[in-house]
Amino acid sequence: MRPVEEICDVLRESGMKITPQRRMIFEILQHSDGHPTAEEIHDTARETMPDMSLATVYHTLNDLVRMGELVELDLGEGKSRYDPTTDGHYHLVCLGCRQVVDIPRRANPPQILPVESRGYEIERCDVMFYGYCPDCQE
Amino acid sequence: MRPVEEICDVLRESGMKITPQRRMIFEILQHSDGHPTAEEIHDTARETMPDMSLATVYHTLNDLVRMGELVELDLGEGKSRYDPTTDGHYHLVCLGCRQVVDIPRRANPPQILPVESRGYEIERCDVMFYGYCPDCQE
DNA sequence: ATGGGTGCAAAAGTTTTGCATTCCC
DNA sequence: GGGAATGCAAAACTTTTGCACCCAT
Repeated sequence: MRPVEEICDVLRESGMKITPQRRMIFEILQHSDGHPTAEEIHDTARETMPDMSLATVYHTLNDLVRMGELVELDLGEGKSRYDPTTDGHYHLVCLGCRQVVDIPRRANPPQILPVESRGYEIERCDVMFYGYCPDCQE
Repeated sequence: MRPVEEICDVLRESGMKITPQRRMIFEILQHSDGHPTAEEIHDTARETMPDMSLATVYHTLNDLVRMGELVELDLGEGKSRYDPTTDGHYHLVCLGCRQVVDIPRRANPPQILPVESRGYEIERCDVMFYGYCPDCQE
């Protein structure tokens, strides 16, 4: 995800407006170390903006995902997580506590042969490792 | 996913019962070419078993996932898909129509270094390519 | 006969939507 | 001023759960 001001420029160019709510959500995403859910972002935002609506959070997140500035992660929890680091790194997920760890992408990321891609225009590749963290191994 | 009779043997061994509903769900999964959702499985089942409950479908799918006979796929649609082919093949998903294509796993699947795995016990690795199918490219 | 399974309906949880009001440009 | 964004509540959806009845074993 690019710096807040760059994101704002892109928004303005496409006729969208910069509101305090949006700016706050951008900041929260950029300073988050993890992979927050919409609700976590909402909770953080309400610490300084108690009236912010969860619907506003979802609207803004959906916009960022549509713009390609944010990656929506589905870890099988029944809810989405949002990852502001869009460089294609791998994810390691604990099947017990659902903690997520970032793993740098290897030099040779997976690829598919042209004959396999069936005419698809490939946009990105997600690699997820599932396992049990030290605390969740029995 | 193993043949229906093998699955039934495993169920019996662990004290679970073989019901006509379960057998039907097993058959539907094995004859499905795609990656059906719970609702699609339910619809198919009701063609011959009109009283089957959606709760029964979910119960059975959850059992199979717990047993490792079925993989639950989360493609970011807000609902799960179920994949009876558990060999670790890759998936190619259309961001437009959400069609899913299976891709054979490459000879050199992604791995992470011991130092990167933070003491996790890795169970499996999912690789997903996202893009646009020929019909959804504009 | 007994314990697990089924079906139904309600509940739980996440995400979307409709609408009146607010406010950025 | 005009159109987009917000906040609220209700709606839409998927999945889970509680419970009475049923049925494999």
